[in-house]
Amino acid sequence: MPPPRNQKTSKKRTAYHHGDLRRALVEAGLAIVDQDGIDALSLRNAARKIGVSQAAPYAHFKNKHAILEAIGTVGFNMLSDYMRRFEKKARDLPSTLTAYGVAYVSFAADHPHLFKLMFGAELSQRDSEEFIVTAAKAYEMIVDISRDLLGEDAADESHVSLHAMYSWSVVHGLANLIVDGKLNEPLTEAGSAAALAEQMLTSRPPIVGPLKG
Amino acid sequence: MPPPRNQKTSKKRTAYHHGDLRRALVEAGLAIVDQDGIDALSLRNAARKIGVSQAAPYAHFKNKHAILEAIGTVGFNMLSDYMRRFEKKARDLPSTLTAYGVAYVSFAADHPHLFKLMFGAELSQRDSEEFIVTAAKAYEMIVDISRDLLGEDAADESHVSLHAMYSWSVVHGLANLIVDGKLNEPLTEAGSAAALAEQMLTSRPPIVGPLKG
DNA sequence: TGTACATCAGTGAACGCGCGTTCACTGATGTAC
DNA sequence: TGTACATCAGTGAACGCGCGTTCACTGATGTAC
Repeated sequence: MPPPRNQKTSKKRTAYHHGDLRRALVEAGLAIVDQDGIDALSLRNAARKIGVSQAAPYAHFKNKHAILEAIGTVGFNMLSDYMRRFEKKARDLPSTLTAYGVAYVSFAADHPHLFKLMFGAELSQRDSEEFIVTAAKAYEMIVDISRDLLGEDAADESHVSLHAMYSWSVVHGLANLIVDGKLNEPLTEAGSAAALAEQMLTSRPPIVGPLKG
Repeated sequence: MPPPRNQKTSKKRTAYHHGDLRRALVEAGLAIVDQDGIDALSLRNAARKIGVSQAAPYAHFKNKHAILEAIGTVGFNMLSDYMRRFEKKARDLPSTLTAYGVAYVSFAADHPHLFKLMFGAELSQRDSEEFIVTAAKAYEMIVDISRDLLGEDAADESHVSLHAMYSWSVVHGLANLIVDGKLNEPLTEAGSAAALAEQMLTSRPPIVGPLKG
């Protein structure tokens, strides 16, 4: 991303040439999504929010999907930040995985609509490379810690994958249930999403057994 | 639900008085959601699908939200059916929990859009009692099995809740990841959502540890 | 059994809405000379 | 340093769209007598 063009000459936008319209649109769009949800976002009201004409966004985004990608990318960077921040509360490998999970759930609780955009069906593996790479980073943190945690078992890469997928599923499930308002009571009891997440993650995992046939 | 009015006299609808329009609308709506997603559903195209005027649905549904509730209720009944069906593959308590999980994930994979409607933010605890009760039934199956599984520990109800929430989170997370297309490769490798779910559920759970203060 | 009538489930037109996107345009900017 | 000019980032009007919902209406149905 090159530095904004006319920012050196003027902070305020002139009648024409905002100077950093793309970034401003992404910020406005993210704010709209964060506050009112994905459906509330239109290129028109993002433009309106900045005080620019409804057609202006098309100088920077091919279509509506393009701004969703950009917003999602910012979201994944925020998620990675959460994980790195919570990592500091950990003292060893097992608590680091817990920290990542708590971070993940906290992020979702703090930014429910953004979270849904990031993981929803609007954005996918067929999107821009920047988006895919950014999204992959957070997951790789979980994979890496899984590898370290498994010790000798990590020799079998499929063990690593399964462990990472399991870890991801737990926190992703909890995050979604919270975000969709299915756990309001437990949330109140626990006091915060972070507290509930830590409580659950460090509790006894499901007692399961293999099926027959 | 009373039996349809004129179904005894005529199977085909006459110009007026469909006879069972409410049910027909819910079926049509469910089909639209299932095939093309929630956003594809409008009262207008559900009516169109049946060959009835665009205003006709308003004789049976107060507004669009009401038909979403009705569709969601059907969805939860389908989910409970899946769980009861898969239960037959189990031989003991631990494998019953696995069976429920596999059923849950299979249902989501078979009906991704419907699944998202059921658990999305469109429907909530503030909806009709029929919806809430139906939705609760599936979750209660998980709670009950958790209670049985925990044996003596089940004396502490909070252990039961945590175990059930954990179980639900795992399968809900996996289901969402599949539904949103984030696990296409693992899915292909495993062969089916059911296989992947069983594999993951019976693998080693995340190795976590408590955080420091 | 026949009929008058209330009720109910439909019709079709209309409303206002906000959206994504395109178009011809214009004003500002930066650069080559 | 001054100027001509290409380029670029905006403008504002317009398009067509499908939607939720309301309205006055009408045709079918079931029932009281």
